[in-house]
Amino acid sequence: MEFEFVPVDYDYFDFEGRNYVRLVGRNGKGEKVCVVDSYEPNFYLVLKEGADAENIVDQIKDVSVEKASRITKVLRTEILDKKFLGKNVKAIRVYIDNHKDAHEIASAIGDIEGIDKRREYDIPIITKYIKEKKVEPLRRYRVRGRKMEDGGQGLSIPCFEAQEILPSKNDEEFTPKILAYDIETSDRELGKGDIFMISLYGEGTRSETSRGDGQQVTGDREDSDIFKKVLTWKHCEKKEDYMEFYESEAEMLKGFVKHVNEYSPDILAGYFSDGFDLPYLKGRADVHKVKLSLGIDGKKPNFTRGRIPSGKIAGIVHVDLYRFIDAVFSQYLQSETLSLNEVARELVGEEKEDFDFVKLGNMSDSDWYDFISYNLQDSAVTYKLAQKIWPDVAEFTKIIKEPVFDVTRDRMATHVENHIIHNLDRFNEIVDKRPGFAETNERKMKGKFEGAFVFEPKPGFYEDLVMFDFTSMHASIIVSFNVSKATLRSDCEGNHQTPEFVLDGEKTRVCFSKEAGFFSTLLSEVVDKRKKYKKEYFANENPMTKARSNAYKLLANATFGYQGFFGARYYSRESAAATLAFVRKYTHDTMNKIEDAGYTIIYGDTDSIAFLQNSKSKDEIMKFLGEINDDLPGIMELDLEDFYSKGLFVAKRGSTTGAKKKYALMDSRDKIKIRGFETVRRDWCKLTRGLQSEVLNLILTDGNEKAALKLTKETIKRLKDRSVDFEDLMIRTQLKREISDYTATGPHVVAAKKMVAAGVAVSPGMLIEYFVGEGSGKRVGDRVYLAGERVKYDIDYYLGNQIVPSVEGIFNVFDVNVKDIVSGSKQQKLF
DNA sequence: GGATACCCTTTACC
DNA sequence: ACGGGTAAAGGGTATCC
Repeated sequence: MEFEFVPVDYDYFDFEGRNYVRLVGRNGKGEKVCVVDSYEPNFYLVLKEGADAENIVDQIKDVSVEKASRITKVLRTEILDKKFLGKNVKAIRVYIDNHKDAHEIASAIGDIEGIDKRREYDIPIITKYIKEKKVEPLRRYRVRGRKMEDGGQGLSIPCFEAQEILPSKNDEEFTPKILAYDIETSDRELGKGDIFMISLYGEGTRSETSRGDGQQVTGDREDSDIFKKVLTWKHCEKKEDYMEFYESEAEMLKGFVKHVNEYSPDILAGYFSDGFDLPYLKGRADVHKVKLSLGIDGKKPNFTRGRIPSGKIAGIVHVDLYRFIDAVFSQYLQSETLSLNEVARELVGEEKEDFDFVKLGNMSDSDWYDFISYNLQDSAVTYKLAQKIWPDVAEFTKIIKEPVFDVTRDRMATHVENHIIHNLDRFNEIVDKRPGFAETNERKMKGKFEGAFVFEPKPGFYEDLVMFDFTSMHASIIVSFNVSKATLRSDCEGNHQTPEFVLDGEKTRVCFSKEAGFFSTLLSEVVDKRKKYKKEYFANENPMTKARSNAYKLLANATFGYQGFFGARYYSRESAAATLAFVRKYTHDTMNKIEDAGYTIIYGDTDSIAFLQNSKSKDEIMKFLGEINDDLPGIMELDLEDFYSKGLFVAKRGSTTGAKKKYALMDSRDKIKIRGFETVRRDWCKLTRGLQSEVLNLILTDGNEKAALKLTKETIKRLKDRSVDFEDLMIRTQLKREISDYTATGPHVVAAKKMVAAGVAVSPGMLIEYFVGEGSGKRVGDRVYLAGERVKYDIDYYLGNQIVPSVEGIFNVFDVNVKDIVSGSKQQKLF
């Protein structure tokens, strides 16, 4: 039979020693089905020039490897004309029984005369399958297949053995069925507590979940269309329809499995769920000997090992939204932490009600009611967050062409690499290998190379500034000069030459071929698509167009870093260093042009230049920009960032030299942009940040320091009067490693130790909160106190180490000495 | 014994 | 293991005179 099919999840299994790929997705009717496809495992032997391919084939045709209960042999070979790192090569494609043994077969073949390299045995089987058979996630296909007995392998959904899978003409956007979940426990630490309750939240229990126009279905739903549950073995008097009460934790776990199975989502979404919810559920199920059979194969979740374990469920994509936000999204968020509450507030504008966990020790009946509704809210917010970022996940999945499960967990370097791998067939290019342990270490040992240039500003208060910046500067350089491992040339004749730069203490220049390689071609496509979709987004603003534009931007911006990343297949230290040499050259050249035209440069960082408008009109500035652009090579482009009516630049503390990466600007719409100041640093207390932010606002708005000075005096008075709230004095610093791993014990480490002593679970990644109180200790660390400790706050500390330093530099620009004001002496009037 | 140079650490900028 | 380099700054301690 033939049917429409959208692959969502990928898995593989062995049958009679051969590999099969199992795709789980939705058919045209919106039913969850499984498609089993065959796969022929293979890898390449790249031959040396002039090697006798036939002879090598003869030598390897009988190679086999025996493992456990399996024998893998060389089944057949193909002699092909391929490319490797851009060079034409003869290659032998070796087909074998089982991909798991590809590495060993490659090793068994060994260094036969004429073989230069062995490649592609180290690519995961699902990646190889998608790359070779072009059955890509979230795209629509027509599948011709035979229904398998018993769902193939005892699966709970219909299964089809694929005879043919072809792209469908239908390009309708796929809308997944999402179920969000969240648990509440008696102890954060796994193995210490039990699970009080499990909440579930989803929308659209209808079987057909996609709408013809490809838009998200949100809002105006009937409440009956919302699926919401809290399963618990605790009790409360007041009951709601969504509450389900169980006799025991074990029964509740069974209920959870039943609901998930019945709902049959494409995506099970949680927040921190790889590290908390799912392992906790599995742990408690093991204790109670309840089978957590969430998978379509009736099996319990499986945890893939890695830096962070990833919870995998057969046939359901378990998505930990935190992982995706952390890896891909966070750099564009304002949130200071990635807590569900804060991220949800920023992305979906939803504030969830807080529950006071201190109560847990002594819960009243109505407390339990509150706790249960709190738990439901967490799932509801998680669901809304999942809906919000689904367009981004989907776009990334379609661009990178890896399964949703991986796309939501991989970091940017892996995305860049997978994007390359899935597009190399177009260049007839064999994929290079991942560096081994020794090579990775060697790369890590190498020192840094010179980076970008930052202009030292002269402290002052300026009016009418212009800022130019290069659009995707690093990417545009890589594209314009073909900067990559495969296009690096020792001979500079007829090739692009870099400016001179220092690498490992030696002055050098490197060159890149003028003929574009796959790396720069792919990146130029990414940059082009970024431009195209950015336009499309501005013309038609919706989550899809925004996600598409954003995904290409992220990919373009991460590509430079990829070339300098030690784990990259296409690592090239020379390329990364050369890109930066070009960055410095074009920034300097452009600065010179701006100065030569009579302008005064105020500041610049990496790819931006700010200068005084000099009473020139905006039109004249734009014409000047056009002239600069006429001279820029390749796809390099200088853009107008904005015009600013005012700008404040300060000196470094205790110095008169201008501070880099610290400034405040006000644009033509009176919108203020603050960079680097304590205002935007989360490790300064609220009182300081609030005051400094107000001071900057008043100065930029009023054009003088008078009102700001008044506010500062008032704040100092409040502090001295002890009328400042402790909450405004809390200092928050992230604990980045285990307490025992610190060589220097700063205040936040002292605070973390205090927390441990008080029985609070402390782990790397946590934000440690403390305030500085009175005491005899000389070190700040001796006067660190946790919230709630009955100690007076240290006025001198907050004055001398927080308030004064944060505004001192700002007032210095106006020749006002804040220290004199604090000590009570008369303000020096220098004018 | 006080100033300060230096290292460790966190966070921000691009 | 899962882009890069540049920079400000505080706190703690070793070191200098």
